[in-house]
Amino acid sequence: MAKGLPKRAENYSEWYNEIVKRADLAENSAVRGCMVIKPYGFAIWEKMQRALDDMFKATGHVNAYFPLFVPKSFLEKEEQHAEGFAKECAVVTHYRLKANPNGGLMVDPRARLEEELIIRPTSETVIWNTYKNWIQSWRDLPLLINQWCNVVRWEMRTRLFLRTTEFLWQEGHTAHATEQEAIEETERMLDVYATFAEEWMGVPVLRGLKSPNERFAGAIETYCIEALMQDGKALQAGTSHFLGQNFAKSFDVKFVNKENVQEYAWATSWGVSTRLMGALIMAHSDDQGLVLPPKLAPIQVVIIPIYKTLEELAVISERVNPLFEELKAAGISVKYDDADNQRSGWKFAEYELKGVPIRLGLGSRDLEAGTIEVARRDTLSKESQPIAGIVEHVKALLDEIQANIYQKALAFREENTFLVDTWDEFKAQIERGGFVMAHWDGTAETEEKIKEETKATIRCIPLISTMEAGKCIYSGAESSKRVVFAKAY
RNA sequence: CGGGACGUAGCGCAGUCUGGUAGCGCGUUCGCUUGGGGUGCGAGAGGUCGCAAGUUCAAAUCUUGUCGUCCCGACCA
Repeated sequence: MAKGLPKRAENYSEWYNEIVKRADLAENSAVRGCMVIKPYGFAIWEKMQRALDDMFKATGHVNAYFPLFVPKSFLEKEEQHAEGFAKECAVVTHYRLKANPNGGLMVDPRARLEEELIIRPTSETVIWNTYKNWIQSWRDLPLLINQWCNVVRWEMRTRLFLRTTEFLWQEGHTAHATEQEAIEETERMLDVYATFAEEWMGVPVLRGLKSPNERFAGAIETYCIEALMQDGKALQAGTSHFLGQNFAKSFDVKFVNKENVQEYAWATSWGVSTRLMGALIMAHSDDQGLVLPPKLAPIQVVIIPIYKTLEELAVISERVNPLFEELKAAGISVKYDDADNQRSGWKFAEYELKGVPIRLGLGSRDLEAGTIEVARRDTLSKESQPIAGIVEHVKALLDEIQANIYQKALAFREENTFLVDTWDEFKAQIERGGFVMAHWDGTAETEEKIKEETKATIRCIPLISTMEAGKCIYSGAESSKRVVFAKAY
């Protein structure tokens, strides 16, 4: 039992913060709005990175790296983009400090930059300024590049992993010869994200389009994946943008096509961030702490000896060591915690808090009986298993846990998705939480009003949905399909 | 930038209204105990009560100022 962990149902955000802290994932830094990702949390992020990166490579992308600083003049070039990001930029205005007469340091007023540098909130502008030199001919296309980096957005209110001033992410930026090809790329990468969320994180997601209001600044169309958290709020887990020729025009990126005609390149960009860590935590965890899907767990199996004396421990270790090697050889990430500084009960609670999918307990009783205790984190159940064949059992169990976590989250989402047709019902359901599928007249005004009155936003216009005539929940105007409303993080 | 709270031991807090010996829980140290779910008992260490000024015989407590932190809203992946 985790001591002193707040109950999920009682205070969701406190519960979330405590899990992040107690599972040793991250903490607030003394630096405003920034986060320190601790080694255990970072190990999870690294696993995510690796899996995503493999998926990017498999779809033909390569990695590169572009500068942290964006000259203000770059940011200005695409008007919508500039307007969207202007309010949340960190700006470098000077390049030198000097000794302050009253002690300490001060900004040297003589070292003012001629042109201010923005710390990238996203890299479309720097990258398209570079692409200008890289793209001349149709032979240079498509250009399929990704970068892993940090970005800064000066948010008013921050929350560990979900919204921090600086965050880690990947941003893919591609250039194509045709509109069709760029749209295909946008959709392909949304698919990669959805597959990753569902198959690796065990988080079911809705694939959809953003309404114009929620669109990325500078995009023609924003595709997104939306996940439902256990408190009934939605989380945007990833976005893929079709940028049309907006950036190519702003940065004058033209190529000569096969017909020997100059054309602007077509663009996409797509990204996921450390916010996925937040999604992972919120989607599965319970009152005992973090629950990790086996595919992303830094430790998949922990072995805990149960003993009285050190002599007894030595005997147990003798049995555990070959088992440990066997598990490792089977490609399982395993830890044997034989440290004598904590009691076994304490260790049980500790690894539960950290979300380790499987715990194996081995004591003298087991040695005699030839058994081992197998406890699974997702169901909190435990059973005694014959130690012979335990490696195969563990392998199968890891797969089962991975599947079960996903199924559980999927069932939760289904139970919390509602079709609603009247305004009163809508308001009441939004208050209770969940995805609310309702008709919308397609106007920004209505969307705004709904947001003002209920705090709900259109999370997405689902890609897969049946056409269905209906009346807008708010204005009563005609609508041809339902969209997904929810309160969001 | 608007609204609201809070600064007391490493951490979490009570005490403040009604001024009078500085408290509790967790952690930590030591001893014994226990060992298949954060063992139990005992003993110890640890604080100029955010800072400054004022009122008073006496201030954690009242007054004024100041610094800092957190929460709610506007902004957002």
